[in-house]
Amino acid sequence: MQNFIRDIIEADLESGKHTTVVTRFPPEPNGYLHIGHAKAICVDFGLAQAFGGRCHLRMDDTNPDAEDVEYVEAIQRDVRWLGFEWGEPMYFASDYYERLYEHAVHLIRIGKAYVCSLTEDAMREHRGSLTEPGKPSPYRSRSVEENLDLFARMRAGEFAEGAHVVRLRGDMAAANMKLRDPAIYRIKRAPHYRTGDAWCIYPLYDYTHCLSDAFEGITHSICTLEFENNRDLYDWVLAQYEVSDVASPGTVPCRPRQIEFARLNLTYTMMSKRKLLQLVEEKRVQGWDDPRMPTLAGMRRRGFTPESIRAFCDLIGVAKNNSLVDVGKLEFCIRDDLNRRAPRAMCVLDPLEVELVDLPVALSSLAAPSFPAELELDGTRRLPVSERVFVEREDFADPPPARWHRLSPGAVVRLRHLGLVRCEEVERGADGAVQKLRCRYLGADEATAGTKAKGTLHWVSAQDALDIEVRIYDRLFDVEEPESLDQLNPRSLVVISNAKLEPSVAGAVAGASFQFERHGYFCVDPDSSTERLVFNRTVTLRDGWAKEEPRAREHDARPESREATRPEEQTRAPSVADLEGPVRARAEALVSAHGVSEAVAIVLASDATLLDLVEAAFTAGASGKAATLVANLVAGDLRARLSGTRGPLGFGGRELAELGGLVAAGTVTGAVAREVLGRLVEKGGSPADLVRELGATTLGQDALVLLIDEVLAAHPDEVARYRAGKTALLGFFVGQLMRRARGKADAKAAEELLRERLG
RNA sequence: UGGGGAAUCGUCUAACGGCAGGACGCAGGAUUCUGAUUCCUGUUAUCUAGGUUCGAAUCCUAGUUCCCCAACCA
Repeated sequence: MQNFIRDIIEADLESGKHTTVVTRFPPEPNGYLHIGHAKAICVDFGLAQAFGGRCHLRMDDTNPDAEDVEYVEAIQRDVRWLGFEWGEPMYFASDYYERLYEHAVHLIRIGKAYVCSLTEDAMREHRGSLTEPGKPSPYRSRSVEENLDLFARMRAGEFAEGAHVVRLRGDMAAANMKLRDPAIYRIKRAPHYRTGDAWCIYPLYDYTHCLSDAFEGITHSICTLEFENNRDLYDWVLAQYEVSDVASPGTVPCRPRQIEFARLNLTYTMMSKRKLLQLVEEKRVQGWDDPRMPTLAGMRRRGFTPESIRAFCDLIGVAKNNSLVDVGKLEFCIRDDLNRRAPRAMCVLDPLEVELVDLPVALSSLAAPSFPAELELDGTRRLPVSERVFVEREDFADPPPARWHRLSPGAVVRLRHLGLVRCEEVERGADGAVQKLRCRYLGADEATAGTKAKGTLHWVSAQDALDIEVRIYDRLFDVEEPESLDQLNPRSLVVISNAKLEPSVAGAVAGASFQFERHGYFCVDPDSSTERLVFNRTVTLRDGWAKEEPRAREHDARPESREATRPEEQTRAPSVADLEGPVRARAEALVSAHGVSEAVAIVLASDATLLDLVEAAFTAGASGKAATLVANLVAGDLRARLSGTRGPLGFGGRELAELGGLVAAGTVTGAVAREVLGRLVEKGGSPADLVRELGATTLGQDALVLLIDEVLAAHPDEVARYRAGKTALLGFFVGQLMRRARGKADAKAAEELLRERLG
């Protein structure tokens, strides 16, 4: 699968910037991994795999308050389960504490960090706001010696929490708030789950992460969009160190590049770690591995396979758009996977007793394939048969709605694998509720039964059925984009304690998946015991009837929809008359004297350098068509090429005028002119010489015809499609021609000829 | 009132300035002992307005909408 990160890596490999690829997946062990992390894992590990590189697993554990070994172990389990190997060793930011400390000392030594003793509130005030610059901390000017001493004493535990922090000496006026002297070390008297009481100062993310990446030789540090603002800081910190293989507090082994992509959002799913923790802590769910949780542990328990999750991650792609993925795509992936691996079984969730009359006595059991024939998978199981069976209560209706394929008085249906039956009697209780059906067995197939069945129903033999518990899970939240825990779906779990399952499934182990035919995919929950199986519903089958039912029930149409009328927002095209000051006159002259469009004139008017340049070209002789051409070229192409860095230009009005003249005279095409302009920007020179060098004068008629023949010969399929009516291909042919001609063909003439040729 | 990002079918995602493609969904149809699966067929999109160009999703200008940034979290 192609995405923009792959493009970047491919370019880096091609250019020789890198010869191998090293990525990393850096979770903080303060919670369980969820489906959003799965996307990140697939990106990080997947990219490394695709390029034959490595992907490190690193615990980003710099905050002792929230982190725990339980989470470390869960993370390892989940990454492995998803199907990725990180090899040796596993990395921990906490392993770098000493080295990070020394690297911070280096920053202090070179005057790029200082100890600040402002309170947290005071620091916030000094930081300014999004629109106002910050003020420097009064402690910013402490001497290197004092800073060194203070930092050492912070480490030694001489100060209370909050008394001091170490900050970078960034830029308090920076538009990017991250650069306004961010803190990199704080005092925290909390034991760390790995380093115990060894430290009472802990490094912060922006400082730790980039250095950890660099220590490990990470080439591409891939993270999510919300870190875009942190990238400047990431680069800033690394820039304070020499790149060298010699490990020292002033060096770093490499300069990784941070690349951001959009994190996963899923409909009906809460992805915030904080909120998930809250669900667990407030016991709104039964734990991190509750099958309703979007955690990998929960999804595993629910019956998702690692393959299905990886397929999902492939399906949704990697880009920078903030997107909200329909959870239906996930469901598609798990159905698609389980269809091929889950053996079929019959399970009645809401039993309705049926007495079968005329059942042949010899028919005490039958063999049924575990998979439908078209899957071509082996396996059979035995289905016991008896005169009392259970069918699904909702498979009987009286009266039946339109297009009903199931049981109703007098209806003939097939009992899967067993044969056809006709419903002949309905027993009702005093309240009118159906208690029992009596159906006549008609034969094993339509031929022997002498009639056709509308539908096929699942069933189980009453005396042989296993009593099981089934947990019917539905989405945890009611709304597409849940924001609060008030939006929990009260019916996210429905427990059915008296479901009837065919006996062949007895002995299934926890985690095993089955398709309960016509219901969905279910897997054995670890809560199962030898006496009683417990199943989780992973996902339903696609249900065509569920979609059709409402329509069948209500013939009364409900048409009438008024489409939304979009309020017309009309933006008026700007005019040179809106300009002010002396540029207005100059812009007006462009329009009136040189045939330049207002839009182009306005662009030029906004940039003094460009305006001067164009006017210089006029002075140098560009007039008429050439003048317009020059103005357009400068406002469009040149502006684009110059955006960002702009040094002195290696050419001026004279060259532009010359170029414009060449085009106006028909000596070169517009495409070539743009090409020449590019060269002019790069290394200057004379347009006429450049054109000569490039051999770029416009092709004559004969050459053009020759090329057209080549193009048509090279693309017979397209020619056929064009002649079949796909005239949009004309542009394609012109494009092919231009490529072959390297821009030297007169497109207008070519189009004309092409049209003739193609008839 | 700053800075950084992003806008393409209902959804997700592609397209050196040259055929707007794929997947999911949806709608029809075929096959079917799961109203499943499978297989056809169809459906629908370049945020707006200008400009440049033979040709713009792509380049330029202006605008609109959405996301992120002011933890001693990551």
